[in-house]
Amino acid sequence: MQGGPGSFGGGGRCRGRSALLRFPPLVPQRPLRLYPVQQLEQSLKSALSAAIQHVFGADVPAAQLPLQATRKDFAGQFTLVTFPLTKALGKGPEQIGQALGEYLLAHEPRVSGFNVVKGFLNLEIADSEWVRVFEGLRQRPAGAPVATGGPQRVVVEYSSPNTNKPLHLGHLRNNFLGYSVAEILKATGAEVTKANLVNDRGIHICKSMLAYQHYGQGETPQSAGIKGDHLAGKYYVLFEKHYREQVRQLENEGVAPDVAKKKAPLMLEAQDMLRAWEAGDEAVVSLWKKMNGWVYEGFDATYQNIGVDFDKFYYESQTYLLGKERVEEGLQKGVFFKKDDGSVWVDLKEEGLDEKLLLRADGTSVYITQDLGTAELKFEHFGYDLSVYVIADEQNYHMQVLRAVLQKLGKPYADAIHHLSYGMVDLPSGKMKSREGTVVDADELVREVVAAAEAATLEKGKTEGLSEDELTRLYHMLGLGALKYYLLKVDPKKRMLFNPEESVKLEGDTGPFIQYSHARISSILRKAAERGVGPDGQLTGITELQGTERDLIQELARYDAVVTEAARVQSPALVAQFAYDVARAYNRFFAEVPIIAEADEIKRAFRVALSAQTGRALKTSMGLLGIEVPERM
RNA sequence: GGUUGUGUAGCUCAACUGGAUAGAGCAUCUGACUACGAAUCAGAAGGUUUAAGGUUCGACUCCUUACACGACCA
Repeated sequence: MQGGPGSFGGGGRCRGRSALLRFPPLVPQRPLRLYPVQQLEQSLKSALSAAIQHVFGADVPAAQLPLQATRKDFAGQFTLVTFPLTKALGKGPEQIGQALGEYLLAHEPRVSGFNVVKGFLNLEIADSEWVRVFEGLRQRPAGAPVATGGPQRVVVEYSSPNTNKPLHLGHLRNNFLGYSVAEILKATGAEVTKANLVNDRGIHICKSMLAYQHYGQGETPQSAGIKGDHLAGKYYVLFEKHYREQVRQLENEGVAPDVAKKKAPLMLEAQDMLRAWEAGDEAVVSLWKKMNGWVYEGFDATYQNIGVDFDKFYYESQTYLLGKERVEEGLQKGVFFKKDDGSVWVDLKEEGLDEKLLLRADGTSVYITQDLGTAELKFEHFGYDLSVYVIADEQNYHMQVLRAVLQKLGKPYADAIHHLSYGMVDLPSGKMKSREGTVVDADELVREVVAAAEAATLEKGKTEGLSEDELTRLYHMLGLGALKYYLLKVDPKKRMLFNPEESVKLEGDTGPFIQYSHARISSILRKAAERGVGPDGQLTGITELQGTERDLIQELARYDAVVTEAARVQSPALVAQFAYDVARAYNRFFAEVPIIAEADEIKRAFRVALSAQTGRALKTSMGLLGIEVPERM
């Protein structure tokens, strides 16, 4: 059973393996623009390479030098690990570090000091260099893409709900991930299409329809005062309830359990209905349209409320026929085969997989059938060089099969397919199970986090002067900020625990902490502006930095590397970590040095500029997560 | 049974892909609001990285084997 009531991956299309499905290689098509820190790093490597040449007469290319960020407990900002050089240079690690450090200090003006600890050469970079890095950062136009040489045309498919029940917590992880990954890829300059493949056909929706026919009495979302997706869900639950009663009754009459499940009248009726639907039965199709229409209205409201969007909708009902054509094509090409009962299979044993059913004996399609059609349509429409599928890890196997099947068919877009496989969301009480009523409804959860944000904000009492509308917007921003950050800060591939109490926390490693930092910066900037200090002052007089200023600049400078890596591995968690690190570095800076209270005008202007740049960085990086940041809170 | 993922502080998560004394947050304890927002900051305590082997200058990371939990395939 796929996509049954017990699975909560989120992608309601509920489907599966991804170690083999890799991001296309990052081959720069054109020379990449280097950003200030990268320039600094490169020139340091070159200088080190030259130093090795001069001091030891050995040739070690700059690219091979393992230069890394210095750990916080040591002086310096860049560290060369000298262990790997000992063989080539015939000296001990400390000796090498000492000699190279001395040479650089004498010949490389950017290096202002060094220290050697065992096999580590820590280089201290002149403050003027960091000021230059900062200047480079603030000169960047807002929204300028990070050039990575990665994919140019991308489709990100996410959400992909079943139309028989409303969205739940698992879908939220899916939706936030999909939206965020799409935004991150956009930030690398890719043209990204957000796609939603709606699973609008199949036995699941027939169950809702059937229950509605039996028990609905003409109810509508308007008459019942229930959101359309919840109404469909209500009838799905009713179906399950009555169906189980029938099964139990049959079992009591002595029918074997597995037979009872298949022979229960409601199940037979649902299957009849599915066949009628495929045959185009007018009454069935009309009911189907009506109920799906209700569901879409409900989904739209939820999507809007949680701030995700789509550029393109696909409907399984419109792609499965094309999929069937591809199955036929495979048969003709001889890469698929037909069993005696008429069912169509593909043999993937050579690929390390198994035999896989592509079309049932009665000619009806299975999940993978329509996937073949959808992949082709997406390629026709958008010519992608990367096609991301945000689907829970329970579908790993299916996604591997999909790719392998497309490869068998010789489709040029097969290799561009990438499964962004994410782990399930568990509750403190264990797995979400519909039968036990432990499923966390998305709409209700959002209401709760917003209410929690409101309560917390009222308690702090810092929002006087804001209008009702502004307050409503703020609570929503904060509640969703907490929820999104909570779900996105964890590595997607890991199964995660959702603790409702922690998800609305606003201290520590949380969305509101970062939003607060932004609000605080905004406050500083407002006050600075009142005193005539803008964010764009000249930095020429700055020659020395405070430790917290240097640390902050270093954090800010990581942006390009973070976005590049986050796009490569498709992990918003890296961006979340970045935003948190920046906020923390700023708060430390804020606590230790005066900004507008600084007497020295040059320093004051610099610190205001630093604050402004930090605010921008927070806003952009949180934006990549789909989280807004307030001016006040 | 086969394939596969995960296992790190009491709890939730990191660790730049093989580098230094494994880092954050929560919870616990201590300190800081008459300088700009305390939803903050500073500090303390908390670890045999599931276990045992192996590879090497160096292992949370790579390779065996075992254990635990999850997912998928029959």
